[in-house]
Amino acid sequence: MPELPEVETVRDGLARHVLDRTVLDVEVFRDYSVRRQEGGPEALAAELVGRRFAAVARRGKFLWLPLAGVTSADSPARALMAHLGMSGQLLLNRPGRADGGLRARGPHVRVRLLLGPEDDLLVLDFVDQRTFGHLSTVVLVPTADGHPGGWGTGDALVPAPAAHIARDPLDPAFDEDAVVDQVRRRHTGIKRALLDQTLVSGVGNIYADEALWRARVHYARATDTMRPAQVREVLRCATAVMSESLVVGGTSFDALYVDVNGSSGYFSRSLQAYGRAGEPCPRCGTPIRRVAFMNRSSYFCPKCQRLR
DNA sequence: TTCCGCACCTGCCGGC
DNA sequence: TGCCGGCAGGTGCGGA
Repeated sequence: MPELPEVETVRDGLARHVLDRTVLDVEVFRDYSVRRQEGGPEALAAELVGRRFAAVARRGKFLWLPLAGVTSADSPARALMAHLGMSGQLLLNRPGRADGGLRARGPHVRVRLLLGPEDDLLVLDFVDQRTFGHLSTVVLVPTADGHPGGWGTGDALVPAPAAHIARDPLDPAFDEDAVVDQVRRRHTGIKRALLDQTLVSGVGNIYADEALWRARVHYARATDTMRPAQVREVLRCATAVMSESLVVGGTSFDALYVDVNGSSGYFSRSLQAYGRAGEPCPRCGTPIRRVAFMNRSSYFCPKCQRLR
């Protein structure tokens, strides 16, 4: 499932291949995948064709590609924004390649962009089996703190639909003290707080469980009973687990998550708790438990992560 | 204002 | 063999 390391892997891959390329054509095969596009699929194509990608940026799990061009008060900066949702992929192919060229199209390709120049064509496919992801063009607005909007951009701009998303722990402008304070002021469980993208972004179900296992904190521990040092430790464990995952290209359980070249990450081999129900805790040997939580699953060690 | 539950969506898998 | 329900889970919205 695409969480921060997976999205950053995709962002990095896109930055290597699509910068300064011009959009020659846009095909939308599934309208639902552009449901947030004002004006629908036709508006998406109309806005993108002929435009050039000036950067590839990310905040949390939101990706955006600012469109090059002169901006003004009447014509603010805009970008192509993508969210991968549960199963989204952005795959690059050369036209004519047997496994994904212009003629061959997989069953889950929802949107296809043809990128120039004419003598070096590139196909960018938005593939999304479960269709929780989406693409749309958006207006860029100034960041609240005046710092760059996210990774991959020096501009203090962020997509309007992602302006409420907090910075992630790997962001140079991430304010750990402020987040610790905000978390402790909430009256909720620590895992809910970790998954709240308006508090800290980029953390999904997998890395939340892994961070809490490392920090030896129960997923339901009340945030307003935690000491600052405990919250700080959870955040640092989240940072560490995501940093380690980023090095190996993210977590992958199956073909649902791949980078822009279609390669899977290897971090799933390093998971200590997530998806290991019944297996011995690597620390104490107690069987890992799985419980239903927030319409999903939580994995934890009942001995190392006691609810006090 | 804050918190929580649920719908959205598709494909896989196990049980019957 | 085919049908059905459960499960996977990020985000946004409505209700409490």
